[in-house]
Amino acid sequence: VTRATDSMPGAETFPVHTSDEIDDVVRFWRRENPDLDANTTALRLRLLSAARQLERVLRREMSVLEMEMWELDMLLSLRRAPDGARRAGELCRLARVTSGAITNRLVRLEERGWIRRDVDPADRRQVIVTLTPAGSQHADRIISIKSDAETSFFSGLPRSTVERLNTDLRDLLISLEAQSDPDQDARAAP
Amino acid sequence: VTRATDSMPGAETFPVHTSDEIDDVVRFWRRENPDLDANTTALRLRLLSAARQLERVLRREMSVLEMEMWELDMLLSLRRAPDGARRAGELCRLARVTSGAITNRLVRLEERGWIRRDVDPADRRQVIVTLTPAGSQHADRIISIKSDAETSFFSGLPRSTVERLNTDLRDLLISLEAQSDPDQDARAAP
DNA sequence: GAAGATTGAGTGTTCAATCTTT
DNA sequence: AAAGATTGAACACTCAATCTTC
Repeated sequence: VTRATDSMPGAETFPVHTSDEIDDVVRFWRRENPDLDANTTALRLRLLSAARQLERVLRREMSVLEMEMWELDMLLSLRRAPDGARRAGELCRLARVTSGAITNRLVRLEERGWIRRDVDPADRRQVIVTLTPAGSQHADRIISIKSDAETSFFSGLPRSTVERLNTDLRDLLISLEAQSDPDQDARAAP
Repeated sequence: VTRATDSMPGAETFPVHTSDEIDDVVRFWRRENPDLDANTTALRLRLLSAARQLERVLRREMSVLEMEMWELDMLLSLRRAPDGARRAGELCRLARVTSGAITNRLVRLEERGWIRRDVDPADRRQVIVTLTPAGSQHADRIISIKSDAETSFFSGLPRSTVERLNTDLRDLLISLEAQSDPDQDARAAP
């Protein structure tokens, strides 16, 4: 088997893994610890594996375009905002990273001159992030670059599968929001 | 509510994000740059968001059990092997990380006394990783711990969705294997 | 020269502690 | 006391270079 769809150079009939290694894991777990829901273990492994590989591929392809993925996402988040401004906390939730990560990103974007940080006069604990004119231009430039990176990553999948994955993962993310509403960061024991 | 199994209408009412923020991103992209396949952009965002959150939740829950996820996965990979041994390269492909990451993990596991690294006498470039008796015990102990972490992460999803995600992601991983066969690491220009 | 593993530098995240404002 | 943002340390990964072996 081994999906010999196209002519691969190293056509040495790969003896190992074929990703259904993970199915083996499931079978093993199910035998050793029947209490456990092995399906969710498999899903964890697949989700993390796919994400790691995606991140690696993306980083490679973006680096030749002289941009980084997080930068693209941040600028676009701001560019999409009605008035080109968002609060820092919003950006945390959007990108699903901790506030520390966002601060880090904001520092770098500010150094590059693409955003400005101002204290919210209404609630001085919050920070309002605004796209500078230069940042706005840069965002537009970035948008116009057609990066095939992610498209080619998923190109092995039929369109219907891509759509189904989208729907299912959206459901997952929505369900997570309901679950882990309370925290996100900050967990101090006084 | 929100159960938008299909097309997802404008259904405002949600004050913030609700993860269908990502659908907004799609609409925005599609308007700004129609050349781009916005569906794959959405899928990238969702895949990475879900993975990041999963990783964070898992780390938290595992830390109270005094173990790390990568450790569990590595020990189980070895435990599952017919003779309790695997080559380092195999472990790279299994975990979908670069060889540098595997070396790093192996160093730490060796320090803890749970594995041994030996040169393969048949091909002295390769390293054979073996579970020590202590490591084997530790793996068994770990297996017996019932960690609900991942199960609860996906608990908001109906069983059928979990299964569908599993098959779709498996297809993705298989397709990726076919694609990126040549490299994985090592990319030198002489 | 190519393949497998290792090293060290660089990157980007989480986490816990801290500061300010409410 | 709680919420939002920042800081710095710890962590774990990728990447490019290197070494050894084939």
